[in-house]
Amino acid sequence: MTRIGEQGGDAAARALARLLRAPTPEVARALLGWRIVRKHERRRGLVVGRIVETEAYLAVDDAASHSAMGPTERNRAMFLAPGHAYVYLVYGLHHCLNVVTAPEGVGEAVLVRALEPVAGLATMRARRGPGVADRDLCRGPGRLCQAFGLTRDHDGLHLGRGGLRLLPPEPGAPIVEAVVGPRVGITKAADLPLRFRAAGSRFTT
DNA sequence: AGCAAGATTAGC
DNA sequence: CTAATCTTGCTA
Repeated sequence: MTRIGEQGGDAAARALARLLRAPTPEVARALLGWRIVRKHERRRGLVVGRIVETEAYLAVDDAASHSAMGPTERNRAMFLAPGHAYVYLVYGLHHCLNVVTAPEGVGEAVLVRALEPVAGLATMRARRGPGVADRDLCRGPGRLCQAFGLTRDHDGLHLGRGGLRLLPPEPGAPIVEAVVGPRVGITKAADLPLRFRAAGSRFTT
């Protein structure tokens, strides 16, 4: 049986490092089809989702980016090396997961906005509450964090190692075509085309 | 020290 | 369309 951490891990971490050398908007687009995997302690099984929607947040000329005012207590993880997770609380209620994309100290990241549930649906349903349709389990940045049990405890973790990982698309998986558009939920720099959705997916927002 | 705004969501 | 909910960071 294949373990997440052992043999597959090296290749996946290398693929992630390679991906993260590209400019952030390109990373945001290329991340479509990658998988978020959370391994739980008590072997309750994996929770897995395919990324179907992302947004890029840049370090220059992007007033909507949390890094726009430089490092602060909240956004410090955004300035870590590429591959780290930046998780923060919005509206005092919901968490959002980002992948740090720029070299240490720069401050760019990709917000994961929606996932297609792949495995661990029962765990997701338990976390999301009764009566939530499968389509809505991870459809939205706050929802996917709830489904995966992500909180600020995960802020600053590296996604190439440990219990929360970013894995490449499965070999042979179809190429995901991206639909590009403006980012949502922001008021500043709202016109930049930095939102990427998997074409045809019904799991996007 | 006080306050406005926020990369959202659920419910009416 | 609006409330919920609370932390951050700016202004005084």
